[in-house]
Amino acid sequence: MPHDLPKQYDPASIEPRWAEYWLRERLFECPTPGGAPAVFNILLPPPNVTGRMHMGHMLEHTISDAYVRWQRMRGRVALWLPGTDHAGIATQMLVERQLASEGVSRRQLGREKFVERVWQWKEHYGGAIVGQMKRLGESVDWLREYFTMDERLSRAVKECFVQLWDEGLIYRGTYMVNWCPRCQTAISDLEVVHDDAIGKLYEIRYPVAGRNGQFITVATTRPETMLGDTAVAVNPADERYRALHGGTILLPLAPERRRALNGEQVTREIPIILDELANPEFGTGAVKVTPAHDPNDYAAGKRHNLPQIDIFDETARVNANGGAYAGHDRFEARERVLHDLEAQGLLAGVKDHAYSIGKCDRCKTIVEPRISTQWFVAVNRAPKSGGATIAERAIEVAERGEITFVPENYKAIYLNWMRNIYDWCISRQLWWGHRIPAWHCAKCGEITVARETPSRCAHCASGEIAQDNDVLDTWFSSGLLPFTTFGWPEPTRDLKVFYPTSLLITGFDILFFWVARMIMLGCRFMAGHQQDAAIKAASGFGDRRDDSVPFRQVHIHALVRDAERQKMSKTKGNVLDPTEVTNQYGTDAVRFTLASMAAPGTDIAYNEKRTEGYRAFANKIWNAARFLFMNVDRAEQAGVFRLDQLWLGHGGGDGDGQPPAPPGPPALSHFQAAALEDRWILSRFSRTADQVNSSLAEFRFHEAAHHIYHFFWDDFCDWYIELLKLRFNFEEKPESAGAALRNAITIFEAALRLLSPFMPFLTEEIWHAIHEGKPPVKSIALAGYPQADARQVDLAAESELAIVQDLIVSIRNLRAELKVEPRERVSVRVFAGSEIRRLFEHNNAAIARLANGQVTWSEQSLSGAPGSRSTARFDVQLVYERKIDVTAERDRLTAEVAKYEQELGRAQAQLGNDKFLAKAPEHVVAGLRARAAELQSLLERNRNALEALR
RNA sequence: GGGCGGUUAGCUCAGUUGGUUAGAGCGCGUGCCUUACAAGCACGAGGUCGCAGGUUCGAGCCCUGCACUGCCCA
Repeated sequence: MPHDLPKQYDPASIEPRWAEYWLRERLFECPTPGGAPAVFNILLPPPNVTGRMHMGHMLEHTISDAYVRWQRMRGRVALWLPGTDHAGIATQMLVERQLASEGVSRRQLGREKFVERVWQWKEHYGGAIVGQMKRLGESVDWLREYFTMDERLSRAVKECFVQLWDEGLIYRGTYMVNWCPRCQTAISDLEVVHDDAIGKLYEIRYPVAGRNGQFITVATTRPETMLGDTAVAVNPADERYRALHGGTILLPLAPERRRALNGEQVTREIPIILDELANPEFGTGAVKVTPAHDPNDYAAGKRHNLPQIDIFDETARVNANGGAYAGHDRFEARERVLHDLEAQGLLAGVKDHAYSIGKCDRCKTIVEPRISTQWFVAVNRAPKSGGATIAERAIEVAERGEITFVPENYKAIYLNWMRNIYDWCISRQLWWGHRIPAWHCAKCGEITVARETPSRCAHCASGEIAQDNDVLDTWFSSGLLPFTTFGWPEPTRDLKVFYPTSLLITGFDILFFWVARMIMLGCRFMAGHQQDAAIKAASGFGDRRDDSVPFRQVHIHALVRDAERQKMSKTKGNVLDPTEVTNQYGTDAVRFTLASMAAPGTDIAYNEKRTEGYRAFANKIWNAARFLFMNVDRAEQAGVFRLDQLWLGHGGGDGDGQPPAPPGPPALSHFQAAALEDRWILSRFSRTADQVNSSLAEFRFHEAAHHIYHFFWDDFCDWYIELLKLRFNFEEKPESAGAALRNAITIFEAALRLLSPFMPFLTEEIWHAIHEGKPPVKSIALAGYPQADARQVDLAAESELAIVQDLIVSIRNLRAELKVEPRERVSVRVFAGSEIRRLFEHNNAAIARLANGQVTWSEQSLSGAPGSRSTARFDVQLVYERKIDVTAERDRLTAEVAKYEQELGRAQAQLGNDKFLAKAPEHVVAGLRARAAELQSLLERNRNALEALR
């Protein structure tokens, strides 16, 4: 990189270059390590193969990448494992749509051809997000990239299914499930989303049998389902209906399938049952019971042994059981039923009714509760070989802290869900996915579950067997990934090293879908597994006892909303495309925005203004580099400095040239703390490194980002560089100027490493330039991460410089108030104690330059003098003929005095309180005393000043 | 109905076991093209921490109630 950089940072011109470089050099591949290194590994929540990156991914990937890069730089063997998910329904829908445009249906094509077609689609268009990740420079191990339908992973899925079946933890049965008539498949409870809706509550009069003219009025939101009614329920305690107990009603509209002997249609006669299902408070207190189309009615039907009449086909059109209504869609059927009821005078009333309606998560079609035969995981049943249930284990590991949650409250949410969990419907009536490894025998009707395609029924040895048509829920296979990606069921070295994974970073929207399922399945299949003990200890998990868990920690990140806190959605049109934002502001700026807003537990209201601000931050660093290079050129011309020499002959220390980082404290060995500002910046840097490391350890990304931002901009640029400008005098003071430049570059280089996990592109570019294209390692991402060093902390330097800053700011402040032209050098009188005076004398040049003032000394207090300011440690007066604005100054001083009086009053009250003195810790009391003295002095001086204005 | 949260500056948000003066970014006002950066520099204004009680020497933080509000689940 040449030293004459463009004035503005242009991310577009450098980012693709480094993204390609990282890939080409295969920097982030992580072969299975030997020995017993400290390991950090994390599984990328696999994006759908159909998906493109959205802001949620961007956040997830940003904090994951920052975290992994941090771990890598601090010396961990770091593995971030990527892959994509076959996404059963989503992918099948997409290819079906494609086929539809060609006028072909999936069924016309046939299963085999269709699946082939999906594979073709996947090869051509699938995984766009992978390309996006590569462009964004995410530090994943691409060599280990997987797809959930890969042969190896599919074998493992079969293995898991067989094992669960053998343990009696998978069963097949006929139950009421959530059915999507559009997708024509069962879906799990979790895939149903509930929307609030305003519907109608219809009151229908059912004639009571044998009592001419008497009716019982039922209330329902779904009148069309009356075609499948097999009872009417009233509450046993409801006195209004006591007379009807034991009676029956004649169901209107619904034809009985049998006919009377004379050929006339017979109306179905159904019982009035007594059941808690009927709530006397709701509607009319009487409800129709449709066991085949409502979960509550289904349960009531079981209790009363009612027949189940399924009136819909798989597309939710009325079937032959619906008599005259057959062939109509459920909503058409509703209209017709209502029309006919009305015509017969049976519609007693219609009321508005607010209720919650279940829709398919995928296609938003209203779900139809439907009785069908499905496969389930028995989460609350003990395995045949004994031991805890799947749910019990999943509860236990969270309760005992074998898995920890960040933020912690997700533990309660997780446990609450897991304690109320029902069996998990895992079969889907799809063609794209892992086909269930079960075969049905035509002869004996038994099921054969097997790893390899069997040729005969395991029960009767018949050859007439056919594989089950269903595929597994996508979440079933993704729930296995933490171990199947490492080679399970083979006893691999990868499993010993990398299982359990160190961390999972994901969104709360898949806490139950995926996180909970991984825990259930991981604890089941990896029971008894033991991670390599030395690696476990080295990695910081020596205190954990259970190695069957899929991850040691879960970090749940926030949701990214738009600037108005609205959820981003296509229908609202407020979706931000990360590609566009990164093109506009640079990947680093977007990353930094997300990281700096990623406070645990709070949703992110993404505001492009922030990104604009962090692009400015990137530009600031760019220009700091530009400035340093300018001075390197000057120094090299003056023959006092050689950048390429700077990095030679300094082995060890702070990761210079030695990846991975040594565990001990860094030395910053090129740094020579000559002046106050040197000691100060070194101390600030060390404390910043400390804060950043501990913030990251606790997933407080926003805090880490803030510390780095503050250090770079405020400490390094605004103060340190400005102070060094005085010393960059390469012609006249070559030696000290060279030392100053060396310090600046040394600190800058270390700070770049501190920033690198957040802004990998910018830091990589500048870092290579600093090393004259001959860096000690191939990438800043492989250099050591700065660690705090107590020896570098210099609190005296920090407080001394703070006083100098205070003087400079006071002078600037007075200049602004007196409206002194910025160029005009002013004379400044200062009164201070001898120690402070010595400090100012030593830093006279800095004060002169940064405040543009010439300091002279006063032997007496200046408080009350015109154009003066007082602090606890000094008075300063600007000698300037212009009059101050007396009214404004009086207002200011009055406010100051009032503020100090109030605070001092509070402090004195506390200090006069014996209980406070007795109970408060010593440092608090001492601190308050010091503050009170300071306030006393401030108050006096400001009162003097105010007095002088009268 | 069950569970989990939130209410702090104009806006979006930090504020880690209670402890001295509640912070940031953006926005706002004033003045500056000061030889790294106008994507910049300097200075400044702006908050009775939702309301009412309580615990405590001390509460933005803990407890109780209320108001408003968000999410998840049924």
